[in-house]
Amino acid sequence: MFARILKTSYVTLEVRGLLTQAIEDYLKTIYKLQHSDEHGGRVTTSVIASRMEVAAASATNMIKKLAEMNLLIYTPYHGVELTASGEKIALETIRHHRLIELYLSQALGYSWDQIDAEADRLEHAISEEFEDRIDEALGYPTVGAHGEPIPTKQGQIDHPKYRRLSELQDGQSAVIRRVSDRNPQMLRYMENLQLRLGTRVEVTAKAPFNGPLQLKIDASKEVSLGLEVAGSIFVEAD
Amino acid sequence: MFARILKTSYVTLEVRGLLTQAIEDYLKTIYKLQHSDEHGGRVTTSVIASRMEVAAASATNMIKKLAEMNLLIYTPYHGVELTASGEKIALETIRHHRLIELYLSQALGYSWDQIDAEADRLEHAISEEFEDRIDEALGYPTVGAHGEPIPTKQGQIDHPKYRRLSELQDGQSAVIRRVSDRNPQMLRYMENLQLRLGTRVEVTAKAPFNGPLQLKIDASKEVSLGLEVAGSIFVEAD
DNA sequence: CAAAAAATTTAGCTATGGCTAAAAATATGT
DNA sequence: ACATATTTTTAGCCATAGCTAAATTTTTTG
Repeated sequence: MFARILKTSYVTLEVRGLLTQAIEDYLKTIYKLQHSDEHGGRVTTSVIASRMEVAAASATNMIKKLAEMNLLIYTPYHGVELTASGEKIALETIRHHRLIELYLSQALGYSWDQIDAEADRLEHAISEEFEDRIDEALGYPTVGAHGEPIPTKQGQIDHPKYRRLSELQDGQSAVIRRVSDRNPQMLRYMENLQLRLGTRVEVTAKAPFNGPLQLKIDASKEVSLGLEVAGSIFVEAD
Repeated sequence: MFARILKTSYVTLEVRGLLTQAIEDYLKTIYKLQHSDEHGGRVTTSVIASRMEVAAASATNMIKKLAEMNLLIYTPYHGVELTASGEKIALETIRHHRLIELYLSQALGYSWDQIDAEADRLEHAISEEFEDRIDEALGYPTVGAHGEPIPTKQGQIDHPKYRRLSELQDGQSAVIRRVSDRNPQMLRYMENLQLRLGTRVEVTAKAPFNGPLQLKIDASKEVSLGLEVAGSIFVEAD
């Protein structure tokens, strides 16, 4: 392996072969937590630990290590924040992941529910060469298989704000732009319903008391959709 | 990861997530050493250590561990021999490696000298699903990018015996069937000379005292080839 | 065949990245 | 505000898989 040179705002930091799989996984997870609206900005040890499915003590250890490597700022008992170099590595890992996912579905015919697990392993194994070649093969995509933005090679990314399908009012129509990739079974369910990126949906009825919503898919099929699923689908309303 | 069940001649052996990358690498290396004619059948600690580029003591440790797992038979101070289960895992790893290599060169345009290093990392990261899909995409190939046989999913493989180009006599003609993948620089050299699988070559002259041989490539271009390179090219003579 | 050389193994160390249990710090409820 | 609950950290353990140095076994050679 080659040395990776990370040019950050003020320092040029060298991170050699010391970028292990575990480090990349933690940085990726922390980045995603920082940019999710669920946790009010504070990314704590327990949240990281639960997402990584490790014990809290294990997370503390790794966080301390990452802080020593200047990949994040750690305020004990309060949480972490990625530094510029930490974020850069996170975005490289996320780029790998999303390019691989898209390649698996486009070029190898994988279904929505299979790509995440495969990409989780491959993202740490591929070279820059591989990244570049699948990027080219895919036509330099900017959006991943589940609709997530793909960071550029330079680490640029934007976070378009879509609404959840569950938030739409009765009668509203919208186009699916992104789906959560957290639950493979749910992804399979969506795929079976033909709920894909670009699919037009219309809420034809909404049951009260957090009941299911009635959905017209692609102006034809009509289904009843639970709020958990509807909350995992992000749409662009007209 | 799932449990892998290995059905061997007499026992059904369970090897769960305990198949680490290191284990797969050792088994692959040992298998290749057992089937190479260079070491007179005896696969010793030092040979394994030097191929794996680790210290002899490290190899001893791993060998003991593999013996405990019944993946090989270990006679201290004398060498190792793979068991049926050890060979099965070795062949699965080799199958992964060779399918990936072929996929990289056929589908992603990699050159001969780049595929080995990339496959060395990917071979441990891919799923059965991935294996099956690239196998299908490649049309169920039986021969890898450098001409090596690809083991079947059931672990069958045959070892065709080709002659080295360096052994041919003056005037003999042959077709290239396999090249050694040990030295990327040499592979790049061969590729530049258009020495590919299927290429017809004719020895037009042989210098004495282990001197170079004169080679006519594809009945056109003529080059002088050193014995080290000629010894790394395996041919089927007419 | 004995002494030297080479190969191999053992002993003991390192780093990574998990874990549990106990201690300490922070947050919460009455 | 203070006792209790929750979160976080510390302490100490485990396995993997490398390493060097020393001891041992095997091989070679004079």
